[in-house]
Amino acid sequence: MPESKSKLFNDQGELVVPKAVVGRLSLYLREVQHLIRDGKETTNSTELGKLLGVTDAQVRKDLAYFGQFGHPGVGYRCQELVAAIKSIMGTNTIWNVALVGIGNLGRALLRYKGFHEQGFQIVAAFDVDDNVIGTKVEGVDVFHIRDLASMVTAQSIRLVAISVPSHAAQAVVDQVVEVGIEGILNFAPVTISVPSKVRVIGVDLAMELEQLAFTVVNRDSKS
Amino acid sequence: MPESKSKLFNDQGELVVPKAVVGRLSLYLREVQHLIRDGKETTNSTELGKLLGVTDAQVRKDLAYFGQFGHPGVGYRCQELVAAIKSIMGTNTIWNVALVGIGNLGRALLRYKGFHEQGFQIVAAFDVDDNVIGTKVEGVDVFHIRDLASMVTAQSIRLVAISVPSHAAQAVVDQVVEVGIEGILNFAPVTISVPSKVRVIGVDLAMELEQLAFTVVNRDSKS
DNA sequence: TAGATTGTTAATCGATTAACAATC
DNA sequence: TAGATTGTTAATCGATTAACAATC
Repeated sequence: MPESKSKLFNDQGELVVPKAVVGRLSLYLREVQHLIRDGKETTNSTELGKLLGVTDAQVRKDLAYFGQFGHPGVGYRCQELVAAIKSIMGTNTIWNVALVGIGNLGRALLRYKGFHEQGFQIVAAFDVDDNVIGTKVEGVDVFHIRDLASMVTAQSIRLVAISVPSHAAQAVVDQVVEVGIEGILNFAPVTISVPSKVRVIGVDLAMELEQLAFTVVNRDSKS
Repeated sequence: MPESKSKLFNDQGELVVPKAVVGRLSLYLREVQHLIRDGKETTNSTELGKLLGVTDAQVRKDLAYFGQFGHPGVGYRCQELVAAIKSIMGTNTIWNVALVGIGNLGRALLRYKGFHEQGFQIVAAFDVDDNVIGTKVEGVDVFHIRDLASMVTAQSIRLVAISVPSHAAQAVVDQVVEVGIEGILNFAPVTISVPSKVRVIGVDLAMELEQLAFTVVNRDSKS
């Protein structure tokens, strides 16, 4: 867990980490994991900055938000840094995740190996289609969504990925919120409403292509 | 196309649009399209701001970067606004897209309806596996990647989505760059290198879950 | 030690917000 | 007209960078 560095907290005792820093933290983690795979023992802010396309100062500042795990004159020890970032992000332990919506995308997510490598395990899948309920997809049982509550409790599920059609998204969201889910990864291309205690990250694939089209059309705009 | 508003260009004649604005532009587009579906004729900065969770001032400022398409006392006419944003983003015409990598995710992308709705058409798919080459997936022909160049030319393909295994990503990227592709949507969880003229957007699904885990663990941090 | 590199401060830069005259 | 809402300016806020003393 993040150490109690005084600078991390504001007057109300709330953790204050700029959103942009959190985004880069995942990128640092990914790069350092690759460096380890390539046999590197240590790295430094200059190297990481080059890999990510940010300044060395920014790398140091970002990491220093969470404590001091660099070594002056040496840099950052890769294993140490990975452990520190995972601990900060909460991925030093495994998260059980539920998936709602066994369509094209849902199946692809069930088969996707990348989640497990980063500490996420899809342990139950839900749908409303009788043709898939009761089957297993990639070793994961598919339940009727009415069984959500019991599975969430039984498996200590805190996160849900939602890959249902847009028109069904809000209703599903309401149900997962009802059973106490804390975070939602929403693949439906709609804005969803949740109580403020619940966290949402939206991934809209068409929107990503749109962003790409914009940067291509306006070639010279700031990346 | 964006009008030649003087404020959009810097001393070197380059378009200057803050990255954050571009991201919100897609969100505005999505919301206004939903408002139209709900039968609304006009909207305004306050309404859009509430839908997106930003201030009304920000909505007006963002849109004003690209010209004046609001109507004082009235707001924004939905149809007009959609047309304007599409024109700015370059999605007022259809983009032909190629897909490389027909695995789990690749197949899901081929079947995904959301792309077409926003003006993107996957017109050719590529792989190196003889078992899929020559077949059709969701009506799209699968070719050997060696046929990339000819298809790109024949179909005027400017964008590519890459859903190959991480270890193959950079080699594929080099090939698509070689044939003149202008933008890459990279689903492989690795940083790729491209010449500066080529645009890249990376989508790392595990990283999205990681971000979600962080916000759940650090509940009180700035959203 | 000399060289390398961190963590942190102060200066810079950029993005957001508040306020309001202009407009319909 | 009166009321509503824009586009834009100036003020505020936050994030990035440069520089450097502290450290190994």
